[in-house]
Amino acid sequence: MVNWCPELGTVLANDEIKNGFSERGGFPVEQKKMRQWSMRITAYAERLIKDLDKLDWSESIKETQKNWIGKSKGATINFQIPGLENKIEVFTTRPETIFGVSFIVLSPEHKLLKKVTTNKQKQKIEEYIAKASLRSERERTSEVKQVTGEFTGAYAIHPFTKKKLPIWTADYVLSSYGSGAIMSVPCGDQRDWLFATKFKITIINIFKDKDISKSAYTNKDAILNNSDFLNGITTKKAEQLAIKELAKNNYAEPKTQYKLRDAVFSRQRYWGEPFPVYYKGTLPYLLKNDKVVELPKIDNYLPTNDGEPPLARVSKEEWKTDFSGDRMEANTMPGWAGSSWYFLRYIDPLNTKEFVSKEKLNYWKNVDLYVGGAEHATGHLLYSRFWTKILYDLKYIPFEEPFKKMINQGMIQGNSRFVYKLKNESSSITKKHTIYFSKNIVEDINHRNSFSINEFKEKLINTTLYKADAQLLKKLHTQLEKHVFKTHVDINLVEGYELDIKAFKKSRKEYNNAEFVLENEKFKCSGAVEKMSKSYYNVQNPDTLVEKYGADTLRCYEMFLGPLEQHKPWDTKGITGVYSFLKKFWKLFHKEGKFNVSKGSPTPQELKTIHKTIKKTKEDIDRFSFNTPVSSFMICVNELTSLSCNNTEILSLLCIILSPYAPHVTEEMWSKMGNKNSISLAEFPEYKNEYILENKFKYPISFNGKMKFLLELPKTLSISDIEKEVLNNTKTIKLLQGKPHKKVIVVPNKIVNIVI
RNA sequence: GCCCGAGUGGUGGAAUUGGUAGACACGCAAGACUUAAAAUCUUGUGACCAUCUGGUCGUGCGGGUUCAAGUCCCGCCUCGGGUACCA
Repeated sequence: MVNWCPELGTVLANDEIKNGFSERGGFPVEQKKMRQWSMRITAYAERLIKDLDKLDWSESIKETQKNWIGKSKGATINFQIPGLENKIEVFTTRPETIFGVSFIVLSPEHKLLKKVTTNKQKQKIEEYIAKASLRSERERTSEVKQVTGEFTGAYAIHPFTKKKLPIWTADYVLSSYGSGAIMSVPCGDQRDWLFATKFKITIINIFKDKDISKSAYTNKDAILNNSDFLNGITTKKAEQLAIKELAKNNYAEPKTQYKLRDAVFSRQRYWGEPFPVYYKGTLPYLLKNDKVVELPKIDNYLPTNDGEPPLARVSKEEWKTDFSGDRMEANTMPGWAGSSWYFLRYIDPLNTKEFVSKEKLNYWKNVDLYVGGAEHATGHLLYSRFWTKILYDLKYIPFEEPFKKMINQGMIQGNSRFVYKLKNESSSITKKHTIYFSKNIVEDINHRNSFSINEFKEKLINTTLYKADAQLLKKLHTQLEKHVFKTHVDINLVEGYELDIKAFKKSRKEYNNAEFVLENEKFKCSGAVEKMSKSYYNVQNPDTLVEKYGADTLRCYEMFLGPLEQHKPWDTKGITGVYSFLKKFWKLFHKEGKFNVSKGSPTPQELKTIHKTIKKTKEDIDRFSFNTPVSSFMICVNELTSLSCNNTEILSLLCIILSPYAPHVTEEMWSKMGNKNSISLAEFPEYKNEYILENKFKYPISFNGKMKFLLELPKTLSISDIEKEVLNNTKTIKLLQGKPHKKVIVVPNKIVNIVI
């Protein structure tokens, strides 16, 4: 079974589907039987979880991967069916609840379902199977609360009590997980509880002193009851005991189960790496030579009339590859075939002998820092780890993980605008004209009902709706929200929240006859912060900003906005601040518009300013805090401006540390100061502590933890001397008002706290 | 439901190991220059009280630990993201 998307004409991997729709395009996805290549990522499930501990990645991505792999420990237990050789195998994480089992459920796709069903129940079961197969993934996930199922008429035998357990089928049991069958313990599992309650199946309470009349008791801290040899034991201890006892009679064995499925590796597309595989009859063979298989030319990039992939259009002769079979594999590989290991090839892209040379591999090794989006957590970032492990196991590479450290940059969000559009009511007026309502008109009517129908009519005076029939008007007045829908409007047509009606009408043909219900002669839109996307019409084009302020300003501003990892809406309010900072920077190099710098030795003040900034910038960049250096640059330029500094030595250092943020203007100043090489080749300067160090420190003097005043003292002073100085200070005496102090805490070069 | 992350002035944010909360900007206000505007420069700007010196409160809410809490601990609330019939 694969996820088939008819609209895209291809199979999709699990991570490419969101809520039953394709992630790209949002088309419906259905289940289909198809012969496909797939990768046995499930064989690596354990290692993929275990090795997460070695990685310096965000907890949330690690968690997402862990959940996606979905490891659970438990046991498989076999239930016998009288009169049949087959046993029903179930997987459970709670074998200790074996005495609470009151029924067995098979998934509608289970291979034994039809076999066990009695003649009497046959028709009902077949109807249920048909109904379940028609339910799309979408329906199954959106109707979680709905309990459905059917009794097969058959019974299984409880391994210990030998009691008869009715066998049911229900689609809350998934065929693709575990063995596709469960033992139902209604007292300990909420879904089983709901099912048993709905179909009036016995609920056995095996938990001592726990109430299960309203819902199942799902915590694993109870003491067992009604459980034969497990009575009086806590659930945790009982687990192993139950497995042991079951195993004695070959009824059970311990088992670890994963949610992760094998990854489908075929795509019915043209653009993708072709497989080095050909067929003789129905049997596939691997191409023996190591030659690269090239995509053949094709007349049309569409599937064949029989629904075969595009490559099936190509005849044997049209392939550049020599192969001795009947036909080449027509599927191509998915995107992650390349994205899983490209970083290895990037090390050595021109190598024609091997995919990467050993020497280069040993030098570069795996990626030190990966900056990327968290949205790839269960796709690319998992596949890439899997792929790296395969290459490691095959001894092609000396490391098991592709990316040592990862930072997830935040998304820049868009500020969307919406208009309220009247649905096509069955009225001659609304069919001819599209009518839009200003935001507060809709909200006032629906939430506050602040104006009467006559006032409402007043608001319509400039629209064709004014002449509408009384019934329609009444409908709109009482429940406007039901008759309008919110739709995105291009942010370029909106100033703040006010719609530019003229521009809006012009923007599209179908808007030409649009009419607007205004408030205070203006049309207001509503807004929301969401993902920046073309389909939301909230995309900001940086070109106009670059034109107005320059690329350096934009670059600095993007950094200045806030921490790298944080999501935030795009807002250009503060960009002028960064712009004037760069202008001030430029002014340091110029006098009355002419380039003017001085040579000679810098003053101690100037040296202190620049070395302080180098230190701060270096430390901030080292901890990936890219926003805070911009403030330091601003402080530095402000200080150098007030020092009237135009010293080449100082300004050269400033240029280098600023160049990653403002590469253009710094490169220009750098070359004007006479440097032949690009500033991008200059070495990041070392700061010198001797220029920064002070011999005095301004101590904050606090009373009971509250800062009252500052006192400058030499750094060489001992703790007891500091205490003496502080206590003898007139301000201290004044604040103490003769009261005794309990304690004085002195933290050298940090703080003094007097406890009263 | 479960898992992860975040809540600091009017706004974006800073505070790195528990040690001066609000750096640096935006915005706003006043002033200088200008016929005027833009640009630029100067000053002020967390809230409340006070004529000044100053005082009280203040990092989502309620507790706690500590000489000292935005930072640590316990319990909540709100928002954002991920995930979901996984037995």
